[in-house]
Amino acid sequence: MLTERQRQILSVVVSEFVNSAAPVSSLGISKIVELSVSSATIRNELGALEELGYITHPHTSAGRLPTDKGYRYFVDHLLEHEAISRDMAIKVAGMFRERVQSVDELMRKASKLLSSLTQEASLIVFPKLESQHFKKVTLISVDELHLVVVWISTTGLVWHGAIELESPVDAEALDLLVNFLNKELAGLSFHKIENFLTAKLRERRDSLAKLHDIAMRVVKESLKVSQELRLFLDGSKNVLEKPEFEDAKKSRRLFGLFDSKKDLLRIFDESIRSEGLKVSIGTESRFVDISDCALVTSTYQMKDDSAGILGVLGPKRMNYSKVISLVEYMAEEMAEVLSKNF
Amino acid sequence: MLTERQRQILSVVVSEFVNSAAPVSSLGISKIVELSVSSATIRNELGALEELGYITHPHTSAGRLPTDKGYRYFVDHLLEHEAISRDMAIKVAGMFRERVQSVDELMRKASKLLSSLTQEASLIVFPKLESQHFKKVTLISVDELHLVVVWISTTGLVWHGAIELESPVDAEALDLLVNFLNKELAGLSFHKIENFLTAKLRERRDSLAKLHDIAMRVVKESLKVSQELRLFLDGSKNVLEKPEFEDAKKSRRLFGLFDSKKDLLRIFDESIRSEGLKVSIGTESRFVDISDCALVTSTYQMKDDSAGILGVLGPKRMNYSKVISLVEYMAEEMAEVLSKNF
DNA sequence: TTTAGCACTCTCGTCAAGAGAGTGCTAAAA
DNA sequence: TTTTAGCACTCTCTTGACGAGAGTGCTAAA
Repeated sequence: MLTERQRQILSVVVSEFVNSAAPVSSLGISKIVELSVSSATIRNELGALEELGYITHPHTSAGRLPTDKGYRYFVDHLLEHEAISRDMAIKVAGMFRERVQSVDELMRKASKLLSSLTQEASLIVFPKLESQHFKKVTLISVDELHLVVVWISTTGLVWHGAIELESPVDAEALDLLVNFLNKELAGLSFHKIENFLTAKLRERRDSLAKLHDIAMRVVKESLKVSQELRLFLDGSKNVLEKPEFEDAKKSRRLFGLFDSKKDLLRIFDESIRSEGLKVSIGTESRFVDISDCALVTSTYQMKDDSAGILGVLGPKRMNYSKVISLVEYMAEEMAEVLSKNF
Repeated sequence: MLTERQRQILSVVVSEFVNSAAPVSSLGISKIVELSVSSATIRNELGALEELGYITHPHTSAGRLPTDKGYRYFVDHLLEHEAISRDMAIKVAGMFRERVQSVDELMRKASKLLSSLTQEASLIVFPKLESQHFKKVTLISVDELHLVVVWISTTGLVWHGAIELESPVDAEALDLLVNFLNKELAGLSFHKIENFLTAKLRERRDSLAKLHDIAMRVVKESLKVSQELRLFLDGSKNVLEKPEFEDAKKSRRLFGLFDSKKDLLRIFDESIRSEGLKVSIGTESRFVDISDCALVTSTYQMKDDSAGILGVLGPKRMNYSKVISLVEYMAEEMAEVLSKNF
């Protein structure tokens, strides 16, 4: 559809605007692009590109800047798919080699690095609990009436909850319960556990019966906990410092989003449907809060085929090439480290 | 020092400014205050108060607003120390009665409630690990080479870390280690554990010797984890939406603070030195980032005498009476719930 | 000691003017 | 047919001027 020259010009408009945050003029383009044509010719082409909806005008006598459609064309057709820079790759790989205490810590660090390398906001979402599989449960008796329940998934995620008992339960009975749970639940997906256990306990009429209530509470209560913790956000400051968010209204809307993990989770959850890399620009997302932003995400697969999401949120005016290569690389590394170490 | 009338006027200046965010004029004061004096008289008094440093002028022909010193006087001498409103007390008490899975969850909820009731930012800081005391440790073997370590303090805080082993260790040896740790560390303060264990292990030349390395790693590595997690922040959005932070510069400085848990922690850690309630206004704090803010904090005591901090951060223009009574009440309730349930 | 009166100061919004940037169109050149 | 030079036109941004409005500070009288 676009001529080669139009593509070149669109490319310059996008990359110049990404750098300068200011609309780019025909004269400016004619100086940069290696076409030896005058600014008047460029102006004609710009007019055509605008007609086609790829670029726009803030006002009559201003330069051009890309529309969402323009950014989309740029990302889909004009971006040379560069490999990640050597420098960034080293930093990422180095970070993943460091020893960590838990998946939580790993993700926190990864998220920090991702935002500092891109200078945008970064976000890492845990795989959903429902798609994880049971590996082991441990009951720790703290005192007569208090139990701590520790859950471990096959992918190595660990979390804990607590149960308050109505009356003391002896250690043997707890052992019995733990063994029973570990045997029966092995490999089960977490979202099936509750129903499965209800059915299983109904069958038994032996010594386990009196533990029925406790077993159910262990599952019902302590499994719910970690849902809210599923998300690490870092570098939101980076984004709010960009010139497009100098406007108080825009910055507040975005800030409200950063303040609400629930909303963030909803936005990022969209990305889990498609495997692999996804770029969402402006109003392409159905969430109005990020209509001034672009979102580059990738799923990272765990060895049990559940998947989490990691990605970058910034203004549409972002360095797509750099961000995409980094997000892709990080998702790969993350998947590898998780399947190796946990 | 101040005459009764001056105190009345200062009080009106503070409370009017808190409500309206606009400098208050002599005419306005004369309408509100029950003194039947003219605005000219008020003006004379305002002049005197300004001379004394309690209020100031944005420019010659503007109304007055309180200085830090003025707020301080207001908080120390003019505030009627009201009890918490019945409505708020019910909400707080209700929240603390709900069943929770962990101290984490409790604090997250408390923090949410605190910010929503005050419409400021709220912050809850965990008691320092160093001031907590050892209750129990559990080692969970995930697979041949991976251990999950669960720590529980006497106040019921729970956290976990993970250790990767160089070579497999049999279950009996681990049992031995766990029993040893639980016996030897009982009641010890966490910051003494590492040195204590080093000394203790040196004495022993028996079967435990070969577990020396693992024991030390358990303590050294997995104890470090939770330091970063010690803080719950909520409602930062509330503060950034106040008119004083409409200015992009100010809002960014504050936003940077909210984005950095490390800095927040440093600021709040100041408050732990003094037991009980503390109000810090503007430049009274040595942290420039909050020189436009006021901080109302209280320590909450745990049953082992360690203490955490909870508090509210907002513009100096805040409803001190309401915030103070709420923070006090919440600290009491928090201490009570923690000592009862965990 | 209080008050009325008034000059004075500062902000804020509006308006006009001029500079600057960049476009869009036209007509000529290639 | 495509490209280009030239130029009028449009819009923003800054500056300065101006008046209205708000509120003070001072003075002199009550």
